[in-house]
Amino acid sequence: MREQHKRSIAEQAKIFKALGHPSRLLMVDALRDGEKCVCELRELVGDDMSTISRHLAVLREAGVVTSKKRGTSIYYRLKLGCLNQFLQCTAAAVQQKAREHLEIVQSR
Amino acid sequence: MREQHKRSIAEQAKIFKALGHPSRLLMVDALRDGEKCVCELRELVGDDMSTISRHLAVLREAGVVTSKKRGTSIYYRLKLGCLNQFLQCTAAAVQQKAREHLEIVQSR
DNA sequence: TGGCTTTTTGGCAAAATTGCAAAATATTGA
DNA sequence: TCAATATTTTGCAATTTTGCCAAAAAGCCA
Repeated sequence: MREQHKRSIAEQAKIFKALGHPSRLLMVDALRDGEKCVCELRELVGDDMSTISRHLAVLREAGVVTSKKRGTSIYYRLKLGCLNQFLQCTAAAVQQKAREHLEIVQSR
Repeated sequence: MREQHKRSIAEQAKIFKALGHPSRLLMVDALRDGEKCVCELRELVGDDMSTISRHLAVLREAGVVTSKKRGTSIYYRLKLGCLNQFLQCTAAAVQQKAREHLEIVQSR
């Protein structure tokens, strides 16, 4: 019972882990407003194509995104819909943290 | 402009990264129903105390949890409230994935 | 004060992640 | 069929993360 739960948590951790890299989160964030081809994502991040491809594989395996070939390119889209909402929350949290940090600095 | 956004995303990635470890996510999940002392979290995870302590430091630095000393122990609680809702989503996603995988296996 | 109990740190070795470059795979058109 | 385009896979070296042990802090109280 508890073991089953631990397994589920471990699986969920993979999702978070996949999202826990700047380049990958940047791509995922970009996918919030619709699918994009690998080439667009590559341009967004700016890394080597092979690096982008690897990152996308991580996201795919974690179930965060899905891909579909259309014409000459492969298009990626967000699969984990609820992420959209949570990203608003993390963005707000980061902003809040920045504000707090600013306060500390100013109060010196 | 875009650089500012990239920085924000990188900061948010730290939150995901902190959550992207089975032991850490297990502890965070346990905190959903109220604060717990380090000793309780240690028992839950089962690792060495020093390992637990380090994991908690990661979560603290990412702003996912906060701690407060009371009596002889230190109590941790969830700081990133919206996580509660998102964890429901990831749990559902993992379940769904398991179902899909089962289907594939059965259809052979 | 001195001795507990709880938590954090330092030091390390093993394991995992990252990113680039080169090679391998499709696909598409000419 | 060949060449060109788009993407993935491999091989590797550098870096980071993990987790344990021992030792150091820190706080509490008899």
